[in-house]
Amino acid sequence: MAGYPSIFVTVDIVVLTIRGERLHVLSIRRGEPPYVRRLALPGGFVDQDEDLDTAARRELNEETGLDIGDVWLEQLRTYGAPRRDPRARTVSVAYLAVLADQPEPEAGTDAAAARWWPVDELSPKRLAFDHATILADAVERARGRLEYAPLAAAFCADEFTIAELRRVYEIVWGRSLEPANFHRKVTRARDFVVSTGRREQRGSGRPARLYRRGGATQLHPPILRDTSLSS
Amino acid sequence: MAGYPSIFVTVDIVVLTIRGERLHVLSIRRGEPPYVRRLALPGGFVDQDEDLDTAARRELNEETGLDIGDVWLEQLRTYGAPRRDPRARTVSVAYLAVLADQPEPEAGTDAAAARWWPVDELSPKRLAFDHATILADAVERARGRLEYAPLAAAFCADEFTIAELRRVYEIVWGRSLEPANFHRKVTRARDFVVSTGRREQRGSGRPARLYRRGGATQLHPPILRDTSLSS
DNA sequence: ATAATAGTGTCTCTTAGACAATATTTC
DNA sequence: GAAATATTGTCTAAGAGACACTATTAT
Repeated sequence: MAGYPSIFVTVDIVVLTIRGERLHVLSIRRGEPPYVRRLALPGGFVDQDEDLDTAARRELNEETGLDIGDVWLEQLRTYGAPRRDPRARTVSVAYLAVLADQPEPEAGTDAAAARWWPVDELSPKRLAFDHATILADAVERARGRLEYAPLAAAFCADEFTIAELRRVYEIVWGRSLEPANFHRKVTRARDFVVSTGRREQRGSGRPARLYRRGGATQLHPPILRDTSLSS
Repeated sequence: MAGYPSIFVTVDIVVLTIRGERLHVLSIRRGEPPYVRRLALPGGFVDQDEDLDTAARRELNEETGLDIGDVWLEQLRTYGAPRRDPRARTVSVAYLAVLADQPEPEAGTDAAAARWWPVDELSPKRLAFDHATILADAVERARGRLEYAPLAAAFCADEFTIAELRRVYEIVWGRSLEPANFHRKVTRARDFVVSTGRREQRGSGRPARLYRRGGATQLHPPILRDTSLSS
């Protein structure tokens, strides 16, 4: 295989969460060229003896100091335009990660420059490399995954109410949903959520039942966005 | 970036077509170790100054000699387990390609060892590297894409009948479909197929209208597998 | 005429969305 | 009690599958 070009392989992770009713992404202020002071997705080089998923998990931990006990992590796609990094030829395997709301990343670590940004405040110009494209693809993927996978529960704390789950859909999709119909759909989907039997007061009004994540990996039946608008 | 590990980046392409009422995949008999005489997916190294999609297209052409004027080509996912290739650390960006039925690949080229194999005759043991996994993922992706994208038409010649399109669904999904309902769904989906106005006799019976691919990139509404079996 | 396939009509059942109605809290 | 939110009930319309029916060809 001597003579063949070898290339730097990185992972970049789009970490999404919801804070204060808005979708946020974790980004890092770059301290060095290229793209000094621009924002970048957390990521880094894949080690020589490391699986891609493992690399993503490691970088997420190193660069953010987040507790990533159960994080939703899935491969998004791979970006390899020849000049996407002006320093050298790199190919980046991008990941989508979803977390429940977290405290601000800890200072004093690699994560010092890490910050949560509302996705809709990040104009493409502010992001380094091709990270604006990666972010856009990730958000689109997340929107789609909500229909067929129990991704929404990953945005929630360990125990949550149906209304909180609905807020996830509403925020990520950017549209409001009928509480009554949503409730029925979620509880009908097999193993999406499991009732804890307990209730809890969140705000005013009747207290809601608490649920936790069920074992499903797919939603049956799916919870679809209304696509009839485009017909 | 000196000091960081550099890695070989390859593309591997799962080329699917339908021949004689069965789903086939293009594979290449390996002539050298590792995995001598085992079957492998067409693919190769990404050049230093080449986009990933371009590399996939180039390899497809070089290794198969196929006319790839309009081929369906989409990135599948990236495989990077540390020891997936015993010679060196490689990361492979896998692609799914779909073609209309083609003549047997030409001899005398790189494609000499290329052959179409029925997918269901390829036991995982016969495939080199992690290509059995890649193939399985690709077939699963294709099955899913049929629901939401006009992928089925890529399996057909330039002009085709609704019945031919239905056979694609039936073969890839492995289940039979109601001709009447299928006809309605396909013609209702916007810009999936466009009538040529002409008709053609294919076999006995009333001649069928000929269609060609429409401009849609998504199917509205989708053509769903009946998922009620799993409810 | 009979067989075969293309394409349309129609019936029934399920599901989605709209929204009324009830339940259980806080103020 | 009034307001707020949770949860259930019900109505209606659209879509899916089943299948009867018509259309157009070969034999």
